Amino acid sequence: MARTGTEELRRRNRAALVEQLHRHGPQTRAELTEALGLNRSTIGALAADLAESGYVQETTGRSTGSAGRPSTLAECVPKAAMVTAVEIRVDLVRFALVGLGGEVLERAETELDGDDPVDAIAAVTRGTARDALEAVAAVPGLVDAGSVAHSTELGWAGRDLAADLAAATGREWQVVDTATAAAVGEWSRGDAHESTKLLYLHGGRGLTAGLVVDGRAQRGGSIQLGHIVVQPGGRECACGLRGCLEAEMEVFGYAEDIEHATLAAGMGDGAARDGLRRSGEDLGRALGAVVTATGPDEILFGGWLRELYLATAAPVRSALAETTLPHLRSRLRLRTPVLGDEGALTGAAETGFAAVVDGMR
Amino acid sequence: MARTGTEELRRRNRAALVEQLHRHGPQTRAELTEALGLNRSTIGALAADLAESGYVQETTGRSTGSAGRPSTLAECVPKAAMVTAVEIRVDLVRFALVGLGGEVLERAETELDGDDPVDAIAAVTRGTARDALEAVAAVPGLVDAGSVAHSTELGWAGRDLAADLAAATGREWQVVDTATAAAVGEWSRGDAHESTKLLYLHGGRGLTAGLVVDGRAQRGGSIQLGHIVVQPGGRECACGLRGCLEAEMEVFGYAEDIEHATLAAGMGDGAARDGLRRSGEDLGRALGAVVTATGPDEILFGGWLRELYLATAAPVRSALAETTLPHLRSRLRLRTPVLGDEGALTGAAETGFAAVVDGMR
DNA sequence: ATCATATGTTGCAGTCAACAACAAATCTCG
DNA sequence: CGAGATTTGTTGTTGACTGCAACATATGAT
Repeated sequence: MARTGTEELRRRNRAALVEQLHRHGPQTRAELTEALGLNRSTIGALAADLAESGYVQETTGRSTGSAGRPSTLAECVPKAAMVTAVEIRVDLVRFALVGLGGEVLERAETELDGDDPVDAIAAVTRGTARDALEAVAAVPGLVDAGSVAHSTELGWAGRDLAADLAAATGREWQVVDTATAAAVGEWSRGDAHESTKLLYLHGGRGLTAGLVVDGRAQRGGSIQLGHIVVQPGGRECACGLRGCLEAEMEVFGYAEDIEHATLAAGMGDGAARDGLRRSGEDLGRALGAVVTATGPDEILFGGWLRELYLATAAPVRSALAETTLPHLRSRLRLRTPVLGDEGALTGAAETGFAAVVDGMR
Repeated sequence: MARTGTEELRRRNRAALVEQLHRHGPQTRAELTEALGLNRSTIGALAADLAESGYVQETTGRSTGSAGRPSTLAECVPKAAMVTAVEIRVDLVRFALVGLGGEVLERAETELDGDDPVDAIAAVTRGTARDALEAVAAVPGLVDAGSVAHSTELGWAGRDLAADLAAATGREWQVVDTATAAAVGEWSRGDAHESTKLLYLHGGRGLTAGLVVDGRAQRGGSIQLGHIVVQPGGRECACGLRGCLEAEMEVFGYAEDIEHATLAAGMGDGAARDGLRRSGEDLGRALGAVVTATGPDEILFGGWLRELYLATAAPVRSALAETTLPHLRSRLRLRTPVLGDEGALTGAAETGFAAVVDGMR
């Protein structure tokens, strides 16, 4: 495998074509010529090349309704490159085997009942682990170089998850944090493709955030939103600090809590209403710091933060308004994700495909 | 100019060679062969090509002391590509004309006395504006797409500085914020080259921060450190918010203030000592939020924050320890910059050269 | 049925980088 | 002091890739 020379050009173009098809679905050769800015003949050669190596399938003649010879349609062959994606939660593990182009080929979910997630993953990926080119695990917490430095939810600190998974399954794993994975998912397969700096907030047992800049996960990604200190010297947090957002909001922790509180507040329960409002304000203040520090143009409220945001949009916005400069707010959209709780799994898969495509270059 | 094809390969290699020489100084062809991973003959062709177009000068035979034919030394020709760099401060404008390779060819400084910086820049760059391939202005504040969205120091809001500079000088300008420029400078020409995520704090009339990730300025860069809210509902700030770091620390604003306070504290002035300690704690708390949100591995205290940090390292560190997770702290180095107050100007120039090299690709 | 239109296909030309053989310049060791 | 070892520049050749232009093909429009 030559690392330089004209062959590199070919590799890059091949990778670009595969990426294009993976991201934007089946396309005619004419569209590919336009999209990649290459010559017709070059696209023809590339497509033939990729068809021979099995990545791409070409189906003839699709009548467009306009004049001219119909263009041949190229599309990904899902089984040509598969990615194993896994999402670890407190009480369950979700698994998907995704094919090139994004089609989900297999899918499973395992309740943990106190088992180690690594064992559950090893069991569920047993049949497919070797077939997948990449394997990616999304885990809630602070991830650094494959290792989980800190996870409130799982009670882990400094666990080398990539190594444990490798030992249990006999293959390499990439580890990302749930929020960053979800951000990647929403950007690539969701509704946030126009965002140049996307901040995804994930509410699970803990609160984390992930940033996607120009479509790529921010290096050293995960933001421990739950451990932004909103009340200096406030309540003691499990992490050892004081006044963390997580500690101050500890009355909540699940979507159901929010729904109960919202229901109670609607029925005139003043304490519930105040609790919701205060939580919204705390969240808005923590966000203020994150927005000032990172300057996103879009924020998605995921996990149970979705419910909290929908119930408390006004206090969130006003607290945000009190803690960020007008210009940063003016270009900022606040929304909820469109992939629901599939975002992290989708994003984990897309992270894998990014590695696959990079590996072709 | 073909955008694809084999010529692109050549362009990329040419650019890589120039970048290598610009960043690491004169090198032998043998070293270039090693660094770029290309063949000897290819390097020879590239060097000849670049020598002919005037970017590179080759001087023969440098005896290394070891066996073998002495390698020819290649070095940048400064005048082959010049960059105009300008730093705007509250009361003065600094200018440098920098040649390829980093040599400063001209330099000037103009006191403003209330004049518009744009006029001063137009005057000082009159002779050289057309000769420079790129022109970059560093300005303290929140910069977005060439426009200064907010600057406490200069009292600007929404000023399209790039357009104003273009109108006054008859050429295009790139606008960056001072802190990000200084971060780029410290990374490329300073001491922080090993940092993968460098956070530079700039203390001028306002407080800003800039982030350099893997050697590249963070997109949408500047962080308004001074407007991180450290005391919700605290003192009113000029920006309209309450409890901003800048407002809470308003007793300071210049290095001399710190020196006076340090002197007074040393002579037993309890109020001065308390003020310093409180400022250090406020800074540490604001930093806690920024560190949690961005996860740097190195922080440089620039401008008068250098003096504050040197005087109050202990409270800064302890406040930081109270507001960030241990893992984020453990890999974090706190230091002061090595380029002094030259960092921003250096970084502005390097930003220009990055554009020059990108333009060659 | 014929022409216009859009697209795939084929052969050719230009360019590039790797390779290998050779030339040049220095050091080392006897 | 000289021969071999060593490192590096140079040259000619080769294989590969993309762009281009001419041609072939398949459709719609008249």
